[in-house]
Amino acid sequence: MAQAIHLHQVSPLKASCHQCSLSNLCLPLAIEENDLDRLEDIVQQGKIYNRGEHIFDQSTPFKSCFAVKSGSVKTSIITEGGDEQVTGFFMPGELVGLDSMSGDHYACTAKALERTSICEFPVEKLEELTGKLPELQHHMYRLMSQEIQNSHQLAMLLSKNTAEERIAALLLSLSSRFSRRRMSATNFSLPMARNDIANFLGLAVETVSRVFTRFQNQGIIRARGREVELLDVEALQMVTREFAKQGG
Amino acid sequence: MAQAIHLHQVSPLKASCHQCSLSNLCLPLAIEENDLDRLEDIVQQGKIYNRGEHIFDQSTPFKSCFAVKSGSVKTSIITEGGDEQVTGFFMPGELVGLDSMSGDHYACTAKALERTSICEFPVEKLEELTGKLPELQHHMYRLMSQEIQNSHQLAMLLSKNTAEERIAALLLSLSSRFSRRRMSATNFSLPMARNDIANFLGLAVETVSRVFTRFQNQGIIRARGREVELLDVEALQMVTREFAKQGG
DNA sequence: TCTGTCCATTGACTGTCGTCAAGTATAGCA
DNA sequence: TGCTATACTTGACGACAGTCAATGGACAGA
Repeated sequence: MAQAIHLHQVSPLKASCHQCSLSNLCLPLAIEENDLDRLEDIVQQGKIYNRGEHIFDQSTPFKSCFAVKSGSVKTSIITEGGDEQVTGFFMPGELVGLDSMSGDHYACTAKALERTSICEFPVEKLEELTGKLPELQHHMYRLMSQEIQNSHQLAMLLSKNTAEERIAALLLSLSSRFSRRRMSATNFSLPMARNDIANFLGLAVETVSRVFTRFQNQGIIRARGREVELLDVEALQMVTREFAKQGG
Repeated sequence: MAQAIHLHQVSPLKASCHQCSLSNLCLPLAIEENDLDRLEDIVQQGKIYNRGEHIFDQSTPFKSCFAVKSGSVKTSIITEGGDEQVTGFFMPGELVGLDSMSGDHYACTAKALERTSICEFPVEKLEELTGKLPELQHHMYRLMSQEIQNSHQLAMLLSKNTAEERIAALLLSLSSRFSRRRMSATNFSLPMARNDIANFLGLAVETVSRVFTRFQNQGIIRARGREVELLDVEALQMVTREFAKQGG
């Protein structure tokens, strides 16, 4: 479902954040026209990555943060033992790499899940700019803080919720992120494999599969491969809160 | 084990970050003498909270971030269902509230686990200051990024590791945080109850208890109540990597 | 010293989910 | 079109940790 992208050349492309349909999601939020120009000066816009290509690699020198323009990205950490832990999925309008700003090297690996267009923000210049633009600085703080919250949410999901609850929560999260982009909230195609879902949610692939079919049998969703249709969103929301209702 | 604190009055107390033994852990890191003064201007220093007192409450208006000076703090989220999810423990030199910078309200509740001294940083002033001091801004980014990484680490622990591995990891984390403050790395007293540990690690209290005694029987630790002695740090490290060794 | 409360420990049993194993779709490619 | 590799699904079984329940200690107040 990766939308075809305008150009295959990078350098002269200054398509600008002004025109970008995501400018309200991504960095530029709450920035003056003038300031937007200055942001554009430092951004490398719309580089294309094919499915499976790495945007950056864990333990390589940290240089930039990246905004997803179209397509989708998976971030993961490789442990000493060699296994992967998926730490997040990033959709258009979302910023990748904020977890790497505390060191000299990237804290994770980012990989395109499909044909993906990416804008690059060199941190050195970005920090310089946020020092001059309080609005932008504030926005950066918000984004990073949001990332912390998301991660706490995830930790909570992992520590307290059943397989069904985790998967329901992920489906709803994806749904709302699709609808923010004015795409269907009930009819979409998962950018990631079952394996990635399982890894992200701390489950075995088999469990993910089983839950999908269980949901399907209950008439809550319809899933064929990566194509998903949410038939009963309320039921899904019920699932995520099931345990809460009992406890309260 | 909260160290007794200097004064019980707050306002005229300008003991200063210069004198603070934690200045290398907390915000001031990498700041010029001059700039430190400016930071001090905005900080409310060393307010005391007793055991169980709230530093801030979830859903109340967000105003400040807080640095722990002595003692310790627990942050937690209360879900709609009414149950608690512990999101972190904060020791001296660590900054609390970074996850709340993305909204108008605190994203969690922070509670003193013992008699605790806290420095308050009003965000409005803090943001103003970081706009002027690139070093400080950079440091803020680092802290927030580190918080994201920590949270990812936690998510990983919760999703992939056994009860023993989780608890070993927590003990080692506490150990290293104690030793950073030049306290014993092998002999300390847990600031939090078993319940909090269980909640934080996504386990039942009973499981935590069982693992503690198992470790004790194996001669890895010695624990009586909250007093803990790490007898065999290497063994603990082995435990945390056990699964990695098998996988790789 | 006694009593009540809170916290920690221990035991028995159950359930969810992981593992192992096999089988079936789907995608990429010659 | 067929081939192969990868992704996904389904089933059987076992283990780890949760739940329920009871006991044991620590501490505060009378």
